[in-house]
This record gives sequence, C-alpha cells and structure tokens, in this order.
Amino acid sequence: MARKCKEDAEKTRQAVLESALDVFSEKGFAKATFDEIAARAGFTKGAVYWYFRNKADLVAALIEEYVERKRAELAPVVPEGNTLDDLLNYFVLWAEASERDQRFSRFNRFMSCQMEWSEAVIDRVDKARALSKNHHLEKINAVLVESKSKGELRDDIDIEIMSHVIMSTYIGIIFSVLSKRVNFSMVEMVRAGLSGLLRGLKK
Amino acid sequence: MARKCKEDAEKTRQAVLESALDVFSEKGFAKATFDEIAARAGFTKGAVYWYFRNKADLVAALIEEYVERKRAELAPVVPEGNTLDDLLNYFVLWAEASERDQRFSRFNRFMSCQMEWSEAVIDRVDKARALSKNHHLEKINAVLVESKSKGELRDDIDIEIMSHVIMSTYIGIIFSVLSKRVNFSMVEMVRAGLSGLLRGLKK
DNA sequence: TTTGTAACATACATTTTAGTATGTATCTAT
DNA sequence: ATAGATACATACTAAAATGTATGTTACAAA
Repeated sequence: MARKCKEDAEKTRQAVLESALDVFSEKGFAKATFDEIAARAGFTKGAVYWYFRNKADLVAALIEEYVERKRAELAPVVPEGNTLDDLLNYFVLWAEASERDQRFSRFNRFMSCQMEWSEAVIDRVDKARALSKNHHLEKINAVLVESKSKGELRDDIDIEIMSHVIMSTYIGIIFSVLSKRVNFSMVEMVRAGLSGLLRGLKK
Repeated sequence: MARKCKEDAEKTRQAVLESALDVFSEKGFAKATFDEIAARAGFTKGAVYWYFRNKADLVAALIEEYVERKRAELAPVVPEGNTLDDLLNYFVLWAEASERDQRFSRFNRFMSCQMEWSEAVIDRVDKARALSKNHHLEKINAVLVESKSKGELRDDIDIEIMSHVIMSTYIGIIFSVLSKRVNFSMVEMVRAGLSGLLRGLKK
C-alpha cells in the first residue's frame, strides 16, 4: 500500500494519536512501543515515524491536541460565575466529562504518571500541561478572590496556598479513582471532597 | 574482590536497596537498570542479582522493608487519640517525616507512579502497600466513627466515602508537592488542606 | 501521460538491557 | 589447612526497541 488522499492522511494521523493514547495509558510511557501503536492503528512503524519524529514528539502532540480539544468541548457548559458553588460545579463538570469519555479518563490517568518521562518530553509537555492546569488554577483563584472580597472566607486563609490545596485535592481524587483504589465514582468523590473543603473555608 | 564477612554482606544488601531507591525515584521503574543501581552502590550487577532475582523482587523488597521501617519509626510519636485534631496531627507528622528524610520523600514520589509497573510487581507490592495504606485509612475511619458517635459530624456525611476523600486529599497534596508544581512545603499544604476539609465536616 | 513526491511499508543497523553462566577470592566450618 | 560454600565480578547471550535507510505505490499537477 502507499499513498492516500489528503483526508485519509489526516485520518491516519488521528488514528495513530488515538491508539497512542490507548497504548500509553495501558503500558506507560517507557513500555509503549512504536510497533504496537502503529499495529493497533492498522499501520506499521513507518507511518508513525512519518508523522512524529520520536516518542517525545508523539506524546507532546498527543497532549497538546487532546487538552485543547477537551477544553473547547467543555467551554460552553462551564459555569461562568465565581461563587464557591460555581467552583464545585466546575470540577463536577470535569469529573463528569471524565466519566463519560473513557479516552479522557485514560488520558488523565496517563497524565498523572510523568515520573518516567524523559526530560525532553517534560520540557515539551510542560507548556501544554501548564495551560490546562493554569486554567483550573485561575478559576480557583478567581473564586477565592471574589469570595474573600465578599467577606465569605475565614480571615486566616491564604488564597495562594489554598488554591494549590484545592487543585491538589482534585488531582488526588482523580488519581485515587483512576488507580481503582476506590469503588466510588469520580463525581461522588469530587462532590464530597470539594463541598467539604469549600464549606470549611467559610466563616 | 570477593566475599566479606556476614556483617559486610548485610551492608551490601542495604547499600543496594538504598541506591535502588535513588535510581528508581530518579529514573522511574522502567528506566532504572541493574547496572546503574549496582554501580551507585559501588558494586556490579552480579551483587544485585545475588540478593534479588529480578526487578520485581528488588522493588517489592524495597517497599516492604521501607514501609515497615518508617512505620516502626513513627509509631511512638503518632497520636493515639481519635479526635479530628488528632487526625490532622497524624498527617502532619507523616508530612514532617517526609520533609526531614529526603529518602522517604523520594520513596513517596516513586510510590505514586505505579502505572508503569508490571503486573508481577503490582501483585507482589500490593500486599505490602495495603499495609501502610490501610494503616492510614483505618486511622481516618476510627476518627470519623468516633466523631460521628459524638455527634460532631454533619448528618449527610458518609463515613466510607469521606475516608477515601481524606486519603485522596493527602495523596494529592504529597503528589503535587513532590512533583515540584508547588512552592509550599508539604507540612503547610497538609495543614491547610486537612484543617479546612475537617472543619467542613463539622456541624 | 509522465513525473515528482506524499504516504506509507520493509528491512536493517545499533543500542540497550535483562538475565545467565561462569570465574574467583575469601570466609567459615571441620 | 583444606574443602566447600559464600559473596561477589566478569563475560556472554538473547531479546527488544529505537531510529534509519531504502523500497514501493498511488495521487496530483503539468
């Protein structure tokens, strides 16, 4: 076989990215091979190398495109307000998205294991990851600032550290649920955890 | 060189375990090689294979011994009471231990990335890990049960799910701090996060 | 219709590493 | 003291995977 028309070529690229996500999330970064990624997409290694220089390039592209797609997908339904309740609903929404879309769920699982990644990958990925992470952090910060200005928050609360705490809580819950250490659903856990934490911040 | 007396042999084993922890926590499971582990300990691969059959065996031994040692070390200072404040102090204690002992810190970091591990490792490690994990969970559960019986907790709180939420919060904070995504110390984060969350559970 | 090149497949070369097999010096028991 | 087992070092094998080099076919433009 050989060349196809341009539309088919783009389909190939997407197929490679999808099978790459599957293989990465199943085997981890180090044990994921180009041969298997290609085979699952119905191609050979040559096809993968045609679109991506190496593993770092493949992973970076995967993350960049996937994060951006999910963000665009959820943008219209994300609550625009900045009350504490809006923040809870915000994270519940992301949790629901992860429950609906298995691939997004696997993506999150994969993203939580960067220790094995090489420096080159981390460097390239950090920018993309920072986007989605800062996206959450900015939302949290906006909510805390508004709540504080309204006098809803306890006085001893440091907004900066609490932003990271809330972010960490969300990450920890995702991590626990996706590691299958917990039988509860992500939405249940997020709702219980964040509603409890946010309530504890009020006067 | 060749054989040493029995004390030296045990020292060798410990040296291998320590350098193994270093290498695993730096490179991740897949990229950690027996050659490097041996070299850092001042030996060759032969020494490592003398004490451990393979990677799975090495990692399992590492975890089993390390968890047990840390638990024994902290046992005398862990608060015995089961109030909500005791629970906060309990986790602060573990966080402090991680801050004091760099190796423990690295150990925690390594433990949070099991995705790349092979099934064989996970099977062997799960038993060991269950010990330390249940240790935390049991503490949490005891505290929640006692608080609930005292009527301190809000009525809508499910103890089982909340136990996992608290555990996840702790894991998430450790994870965030050790990934160096946060500039705050582990103790600061744990204190802020858990005190907030626990306060939110009260009536 | 021909020609160049895009879109792959195939074959190979190189590196890396796990695991093994064997060598060897030293301790320990007798 | 000497035989055997211990505690390693060294050398080697085999598998696996990355990356490259080259082949091949169909499309697209002229």
